[in-house]
Amino acid sequence: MRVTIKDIAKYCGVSSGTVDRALNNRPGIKEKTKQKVLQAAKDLKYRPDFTARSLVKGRTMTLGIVLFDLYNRSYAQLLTAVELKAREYGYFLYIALTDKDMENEKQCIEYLANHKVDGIILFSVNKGTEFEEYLHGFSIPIITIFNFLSADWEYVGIPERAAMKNGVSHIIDKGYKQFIYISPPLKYKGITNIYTQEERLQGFLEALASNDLKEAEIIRHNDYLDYLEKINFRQRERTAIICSCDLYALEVMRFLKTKGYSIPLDVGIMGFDNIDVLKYVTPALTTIEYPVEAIGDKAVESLVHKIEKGSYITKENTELSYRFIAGESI
Amino acid sequence: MRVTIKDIAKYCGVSSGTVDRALNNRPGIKEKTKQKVLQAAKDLKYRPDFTARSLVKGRTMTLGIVLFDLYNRSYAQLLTAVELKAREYGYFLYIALTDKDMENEKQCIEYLANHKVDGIILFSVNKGTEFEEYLHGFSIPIITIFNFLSADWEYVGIPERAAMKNGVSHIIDKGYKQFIYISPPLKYKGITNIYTQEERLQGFLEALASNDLKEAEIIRHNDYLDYLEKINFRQRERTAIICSCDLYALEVMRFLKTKGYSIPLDVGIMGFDNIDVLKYVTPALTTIEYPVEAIGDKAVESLVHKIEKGSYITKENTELSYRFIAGESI
DNA sequence: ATGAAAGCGCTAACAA
DNA sequence: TTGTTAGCGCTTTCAT
Repeated sequence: MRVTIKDIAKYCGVSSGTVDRALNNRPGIKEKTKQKVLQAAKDLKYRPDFTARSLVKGRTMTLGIVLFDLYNRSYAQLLTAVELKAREYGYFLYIALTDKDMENEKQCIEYLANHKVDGIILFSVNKGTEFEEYLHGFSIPIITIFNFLSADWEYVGIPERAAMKNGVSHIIDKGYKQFIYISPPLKYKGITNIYTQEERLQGFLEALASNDLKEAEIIRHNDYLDYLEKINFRQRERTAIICSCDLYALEVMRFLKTKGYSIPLDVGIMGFDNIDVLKYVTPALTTIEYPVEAIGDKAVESLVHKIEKGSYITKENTELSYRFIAGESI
Repeated sequence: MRVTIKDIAKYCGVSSGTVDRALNNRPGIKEKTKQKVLQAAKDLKYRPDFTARSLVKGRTMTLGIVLFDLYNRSYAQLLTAVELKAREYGYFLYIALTDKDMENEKQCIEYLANHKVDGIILFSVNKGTEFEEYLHGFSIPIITIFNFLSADWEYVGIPERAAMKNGVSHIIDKGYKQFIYISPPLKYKGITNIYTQEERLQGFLEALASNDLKEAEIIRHNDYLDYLEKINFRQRERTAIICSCDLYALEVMRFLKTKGYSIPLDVGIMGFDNIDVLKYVTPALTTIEYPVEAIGDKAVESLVHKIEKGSYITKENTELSYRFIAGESI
C-alpha cells in the first residue's frame, strides 16, 4: 500500500491539514512541526499522488502534443524541444501520434481532454468549421503549430510562403529556366489540413510570377520518380527541381544519381527543412532552414502563459525567421 | 463547468449509480433506462474525467517512456512504435527525456510515478544497486530496454555483442588487417549505464580474438576525428574503422572524404544501427540492422501483460534478431 | 432494477 | 497554530 498523507498524520500525531501545510509549505504552521512532518514524509518514503491533487485542483500539470508521426527528423527535434521546455515549466508531456488519420486525430484529442491535460499543442490534419466547433467543445487551451487552422486559434510557425518564395528567387537568379515542383499528394485538398504544403507551393508560384516565368510542372502524387524518369534532363534547358521538403529532395537526388545525372550540372535540386542529416549527403543539398526548436519553445511558452495567466503570448512575439542555405545541389 | 455524472443523473431523474451502470455498460440496469441515460450523455456532451476514475480505480491507463533524447533516428522510430502499440492497448504515453543526465533521469521516473503511470519503459543511464533500490521503491512495473540493468528487471533488446561480433567477422573475412574502433566517451565507465556500448565493444574484441588478431586501436573520446587526422591510411595495411553507431560512422566518412580518401579503397568503415537515412548516403554504409520497432512493440506488450495479468511475458519470447547489411563502405 | 452512501488521496475553507 | 470537514468526479458496495 502506498503511503498517504493520512499515514504521515497518524505517524506524527497531527492532522492531515497540518501535513498538507508542511508538505506544500503553506503558512500557518510552526517550524518545528513542519520539520517533524517533513522528516516523517522522508522516513515513510511518502510520494504525493498527483491524481488526487489534480482532482481537487482541477489542473494536472500535463500538456499534450498531437503530431502526425516522427518520420521527418524535424518533428523529432520539435518534440525534443517541447518536452524540455514543458518540464522546465513543471509540466509533463503526453504524446499522441495520428499518422495523418483524421478520425484518429480527433480521438487523440478527445483522450487528451479526458485525461484532463491543461493544454494541447496541435499539428492538425483536420480542418474546417466543423472541426473547430469540435475543438471549441473541449474548452481547453490549444495552440496550433505548422498547420494553420483559423484566426480563432493561436498559431506558431514560420512564414512558409515567404520562405519558399525567397528560396526559389535565389534559384531563378542562378539562371534556371525550367521548374518542376514536387509536393506530397494533394488529393485530399479541401478535406485535410495541408496548410504548410499549400503555402510552400504558393510561395513557389509567387516567385515564378514575380519573375515573369510561367513554365512550371507541378507534381502532386507519389509516383514522382516515375514522372522524372521520362525526362531527359540533358536535352532540356537548365531545370530546377524544387521539393517541398528535404525528404523528397533526397529521394529525387538519389534517384537521379542512379540514372547517371550529375547534380547540379544536369539538373538542380532544392529542398526545404534543413534536416540534420543533410550534412552527410553529397552534393550538399540547397534548402531552407527554420528554427524548429524555437517553434517548440514558443508553443510551450505561449500555451503555459495561457494556462497560468489566461492569455496567450501574442503573435507579434512569436514570429520566426527562416534562412536560405546555399548548398551545391543547384 | 464540465458536465459530470451527477448532471446526467439529475437530467434523467435517476441516481449516479444508474448513470455509471449505463455508461460503463455494467449489468443490473433496464435497457430502457440505459438508452435514456446514454442519450442524455450525448445531449449534454458528457465526457468522463479520467482523473477521477483513476483515483478510485488506482489505474491511470498511462505508460511512461524514459529516453535520452531523440537525436538518434532509432529512438524516434522506437518511440513511434511504442506510442502506437500503447494506444492500441488503450494506454496513453508520457514521454520524458533525460539528456543522459543521471539526476534528471531519477527525477523523471519520480514524476512519472507521482503521476501514477501504470508502467514505465526505461532506457536508463543510471545503474547499480543503489539505483535499483531506488526503482524498487516505486513498486511500479518497469521494463528496461537497450541498456540492461540486472536480472531483476525485465529486459528487451538485441544480442548486441553477438551482432557486433558477427559484423566484424565479416570484415575480417574481407582481409582487413588493422582495426580502429570508435565508441562514445567511456569516461563515465563504472558510473553510468553504457551497457549497449560496452557490449558492442566486447563483440568487436571477441571477433578479433577468435581470429587471432590483436592489433586494434580503441578510441573512446570525442576527438576521434583529430586522432584519425594524424593517420595516413594509404601507408598502412588495409584498415577498417568500426564505429559503435551509424552517427559516428557518418561523421568519420564525411571527414575522410574531405581528406581525399577513397572509401573503401583507402580505408573501410562500418557502422551499427542502420538508421533510415543511410539510403541517401554514398557509398552505402556497411552496418548492422536490428528491429527497433519490434523492440518497442515487445516492450509495450510485455509491460501491459505485467500490468493486467501480473506477470511479464518471459524473455524467451522477446529475443530479437539482427542482420548484417553489406554496404559499399568496407 | 435502482438508490444511497462511502471513499479513492488530496486541498481548502472554516472552526477552534 | 492546528484540527475538522466538505468536497473534486467517479466507482462500488450495500440496501431497498
